[in-house]
Amino acid sequence: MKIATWNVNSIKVRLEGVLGWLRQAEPDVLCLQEIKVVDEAFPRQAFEDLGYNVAVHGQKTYNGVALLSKLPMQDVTPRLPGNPEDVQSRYLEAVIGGPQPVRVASIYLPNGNPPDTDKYPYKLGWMARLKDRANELLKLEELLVLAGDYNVIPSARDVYNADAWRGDALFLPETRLAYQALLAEGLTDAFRACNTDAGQYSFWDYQAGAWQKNNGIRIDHLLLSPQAADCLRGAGIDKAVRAWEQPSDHVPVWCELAA
DNA sequence: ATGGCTAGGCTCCCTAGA
Repeated sequence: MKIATWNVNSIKVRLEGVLGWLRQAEPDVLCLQEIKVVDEAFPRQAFEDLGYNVAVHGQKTYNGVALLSKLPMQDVTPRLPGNPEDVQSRYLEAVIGGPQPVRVASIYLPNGNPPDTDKYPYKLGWMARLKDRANELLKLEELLVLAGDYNVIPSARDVYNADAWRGDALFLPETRLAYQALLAEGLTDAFRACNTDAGQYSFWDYQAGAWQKNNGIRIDHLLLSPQAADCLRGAGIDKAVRAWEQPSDHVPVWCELAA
C-alpha cells in the first residue's frame, strides 16, 4: 500500500496538478493539507472519478485536511482530541480497509510563528495533544501512519541554511524536543528509515529563488507505528513536482508498506 | 526573512503562510 501526504496550498488552485500527480504516482492513500475550502466546496467528484473514496474536514480560507483512499474508509474521525475550543481543521483520521487495515491520519500541525505570540503556545499545545493521541493509538498495536505537514524541521540535516531558521517556530529547540517526544512514543520517520542523506527537502519558499537554490526544509513527514514500520518497503519525496506549473510550495512525500 | 511570492477574501489592501 502506497501512502502519500501533500500540503497543496489551496485545492482549488492545485486541482489539476493533484489529479495529474495521482494518475502518475498512483498512491492508494493521499493525505491532503491546506485545502482552504469548506467540505461542500471540495472537488469530491473529480477524485471519485479517479477511483478514490473521499473524506474531508474543511475550513473556509485557512487550514483544512482531507483523505483520498482507493479502499473504503471506516471510523472517519475529524479533530484532534484534547481541546474542544480548538476550531481549526487540522486533523482527520480513518481506518483504511483491506486484509490488513491501516489507520491513517492527515495532519496539519500549526506553524507557530511568530514565536513571541500566542501562536507558539498553540503549536506546542497541539503537539502535546498529538503525542497523547499517538500514545492512545499505539496501544492498539495496529498499522498506523500519521502523515502530514508537521511544520517541524527535525534536525540540521533537514534544512539548507540552518542559521536562517534558528529562531523560527519550525526549528526552535523546544519545537524539536516536542517532536522528539512524539517519536519517543514509538513512531518511526518513514523517510529517514530509508534515506539518511542531508539536503532532502519537502518545502521550498516561493520567494527569493528558494527552489532554484535548493534552499529548502524537510517538514512533511509520515510517522509509522512499529507494526507499520515492520512493513516499510520504501519512502521518497517527489521533488520534481515543485517545478510544475503553478506549484504548491510543498511536494508529495510517500511511503510504501507491504500491507 | 532586513519578507523578494502565493492564496483568499471582509478584494485595490489586509492576513497567513514557513
